[in-house]
Amino acid sequence: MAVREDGKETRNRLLEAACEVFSEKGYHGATVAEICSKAKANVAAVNYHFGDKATLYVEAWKQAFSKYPGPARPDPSKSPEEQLREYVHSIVNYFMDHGPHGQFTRLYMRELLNPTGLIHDFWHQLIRPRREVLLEIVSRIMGREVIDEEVILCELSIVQQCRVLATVRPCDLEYLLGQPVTPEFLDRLADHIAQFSLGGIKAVGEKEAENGKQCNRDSPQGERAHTGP
Amino acid sequence: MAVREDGKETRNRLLEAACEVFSEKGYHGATVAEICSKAKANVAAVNYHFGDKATLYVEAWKQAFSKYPGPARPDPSKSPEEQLREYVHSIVNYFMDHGPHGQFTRLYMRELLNPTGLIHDFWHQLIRPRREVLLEIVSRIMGREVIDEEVILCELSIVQQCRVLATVRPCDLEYLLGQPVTPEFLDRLADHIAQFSLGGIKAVGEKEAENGKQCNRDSPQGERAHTGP
Amino acid sequence: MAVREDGKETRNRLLEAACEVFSEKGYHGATVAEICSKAKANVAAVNYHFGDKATLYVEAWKQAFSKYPGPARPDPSKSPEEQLREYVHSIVNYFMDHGPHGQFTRLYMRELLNPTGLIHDFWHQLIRPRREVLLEIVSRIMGREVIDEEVILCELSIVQQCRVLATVRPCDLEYLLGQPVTPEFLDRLADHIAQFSLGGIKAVGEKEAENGKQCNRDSPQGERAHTGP
Amino acid sequence: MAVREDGKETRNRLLEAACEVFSEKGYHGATVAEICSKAKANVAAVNYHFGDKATLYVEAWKQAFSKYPGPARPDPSKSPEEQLREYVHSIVNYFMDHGPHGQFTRLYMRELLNPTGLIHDFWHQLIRPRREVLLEIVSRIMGREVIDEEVILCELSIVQQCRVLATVRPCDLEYLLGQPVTPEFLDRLADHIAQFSLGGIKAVGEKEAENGKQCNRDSPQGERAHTGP
DNA sequence: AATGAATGAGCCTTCATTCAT
DNA sequence: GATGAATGAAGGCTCATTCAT
Repeated sequence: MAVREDGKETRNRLLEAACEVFSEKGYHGATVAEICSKAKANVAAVNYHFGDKATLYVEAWKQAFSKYPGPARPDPSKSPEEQLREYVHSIVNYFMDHGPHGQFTRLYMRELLNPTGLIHDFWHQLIRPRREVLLEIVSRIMGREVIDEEVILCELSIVQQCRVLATVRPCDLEYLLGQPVTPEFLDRLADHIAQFSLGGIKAVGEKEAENGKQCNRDSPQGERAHTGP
Repeated sequence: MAVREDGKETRNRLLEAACEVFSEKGYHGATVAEICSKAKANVAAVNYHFGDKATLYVEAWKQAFSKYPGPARPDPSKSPEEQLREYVHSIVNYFMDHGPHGQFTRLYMRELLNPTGLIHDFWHQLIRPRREVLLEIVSRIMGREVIDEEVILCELSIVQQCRVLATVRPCDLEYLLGQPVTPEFLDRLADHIAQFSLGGIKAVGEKEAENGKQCNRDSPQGERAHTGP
Repeated sequence: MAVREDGKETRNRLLEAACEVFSEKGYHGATVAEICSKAKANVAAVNYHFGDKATLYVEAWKQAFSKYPGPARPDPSKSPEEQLREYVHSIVNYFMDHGPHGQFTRLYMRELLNPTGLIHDFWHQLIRPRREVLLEIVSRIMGREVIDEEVILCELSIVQQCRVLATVRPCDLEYLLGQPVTPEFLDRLADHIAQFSLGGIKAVGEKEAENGKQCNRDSPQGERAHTGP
Repeated sequence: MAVREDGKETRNRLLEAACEVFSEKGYHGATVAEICSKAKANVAAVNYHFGDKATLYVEAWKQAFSKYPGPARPDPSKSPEEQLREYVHSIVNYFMDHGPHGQFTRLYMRELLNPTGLIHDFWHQLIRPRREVLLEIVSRIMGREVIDEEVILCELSIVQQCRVLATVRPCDLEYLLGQPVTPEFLDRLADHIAQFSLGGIKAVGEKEAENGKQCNRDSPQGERAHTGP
């Protein structure tokens, strides 16, 4: 579209390329040369526009985040259980997504798994709202406050399950599962996670009656836990 | 102390140092120089004893594995539910362990998250028995075969939850949780995972009545999984 | 003189230096550092301009070849015998030449004697036209086709004699000969090779009378030559 | 045979291995490690027994020479022409020989083509007697003194032709010739060289009448050699 | 007498960065 | 504003040699 390179053009191409390469190979695995090459720019372009590789990385993060639509907002007309199901499906899909969701998700996971320490400040700004949605859903299902440790742990359990796709390579996953990772399978996986998590949440919510009856969900154990060992 | 040692001495120090550094920084992040320095050996020592960095890596793996006691064996006198609880506790502890359990676990996670491709053969030998224990427990709780897709997915969900400690740095975790990661907390975390998972397993086992009433747990849909090609 | 040159400047200096060093010490004997130093460039310059040592070697070959005027074309107005004489003289001179002829010749001999395998493709393109001239001359003298085994062997015998200067170091040659290797001597040497070879060619051409009388040398095949194209 | 290693055993194995490896790969191409490994000795063995690689090289030379039967002695009952033919055949065969002839010949050629400068003294002791036989034959054919420049040059021409097998790799030779290098071919090659050389010698012998009549062979220009500056 | 262990110098290569235009 | 050229630090590896037993 832009016939005229107004100087921001190259910069943007660099950011775009950086997002791609960093999300694929991580900070250390990516090379400035590859990014520049993909952006059809000179090797010196990174230093010219961003000063150094580290700064480019941070800017790429911001760029990826700015294009990131954010996690799926739950449909208020549905039950929290259904909201959870939909949320998990969206998360699972993000890992395979080719659009802005996928890019940011992979960048985020890369940083999580191999922290560079460069994001730090930005990280903390992101992490809270990113979790808000799911925390909210879980808190509703459990009938607890979002700051409740058990709510937080449940959220962690759910997120962590979804991350399996960023933790295990598809080929390893296929070996583990004994079946190919198809879109259909991903659907079943998401269903599984949702259902498993729903069961988990409820079990945790009813903990007090731990070995007792399981349908007693309005139990008054709001008392926040952890009288544990 | 002797300048000319047993010969296996230096080799072992190298292996030990390699385990440490590789498990901390991963294959690419580690440098031969650092490993040698930590082992108080010359840079050429790696070449002398192992040929190259890649071989050292593989040997470090084997070394770490040889010292790895293996996953906790469940106590057969206890209920599967209790077995699960104990298993999760042991896994969670491994991630923080300073002994052989921890080292191997971290090395394993590094390779899982950033595969080098150097382990490949060894990997497949390990992965199966490593999962066996948990698969067995889950299969007993669910009353299904260990090759059942749902059993496998449940096992994955559980393992994945435990991996949170290898996925999220303690400092990030503390930020997420709003509390320090103490041994006591780890205990609570393990309890949570066990309970959450127990609930998850049961919910999945009752899946049939999926969107219906949730207490209908004796449904006979056990045959479903993947006996497919 | 400028610190920031045309860019092709350094590249050319590197090529030039590479030609020199490679032709003096061969591929393995030469070091990137020496070449760079001779080209007054940084060690990394080779990587920047050529990627690696092997590519530099190939490029140096091409460079040397591009400056190589090619073997002397025979003067069609002269008899093949005279053409041979002139051809041998030119070849002999090439080995001592300080210009492009000499450099390429030495590079060529180095590769012939200690093949790197890096030239392969290029080699086959070169070797044929390089031999064509001499094969043609010999074929005319013998009155045979250029693909005749005897023509080929004669050509080999001639070339091989000329190579003495690349096979034996001047100082060793002087020891062998009991005299210094002067330009005048080289002239006599070339004369000798030409004459010797002419005799050789004729003898081979008359082979049929092989074990017969040896003085029958005024056989009328003196005329035989040059019925060739 | 030697059940007891009297210390010379290892040394001899080293020498043997050194001869092999040096003759195959040359001084720089050979590594101490490979030689020791082939001799089933420790890496330090070379330094222990010989001090360093260079000394081992020299000793290997002497060893190879000591086992070298020397060039074929001509059969005095035959004509010099026939002697030449037989001599050339033997030389050609040496290059392909697996016995002591071949080993020494290849070692000799390696040093000739890529002089290390380590042999120097020894070289000069060898070179003279090595040439004597052929010089003698040529001198007889030409009816000149062995110190005659033309005799020397003819000898050089002959030897140089034989060296083609050490100069050009078999695979390259096959490409040049358009046929495989079989034992039968080597025989034809030797025949060719002998015949070619015989013709060459005669032509040079008659040089005087260069452009004149060709049978005048007893011309008195025998004194000509080394009048060079 | 002999050896396994260890060493250091040197090589090629990679890569982020800087420089001069 | 942007770039091609150039650089230096660092990494992995090879290899002859030395050391201590």
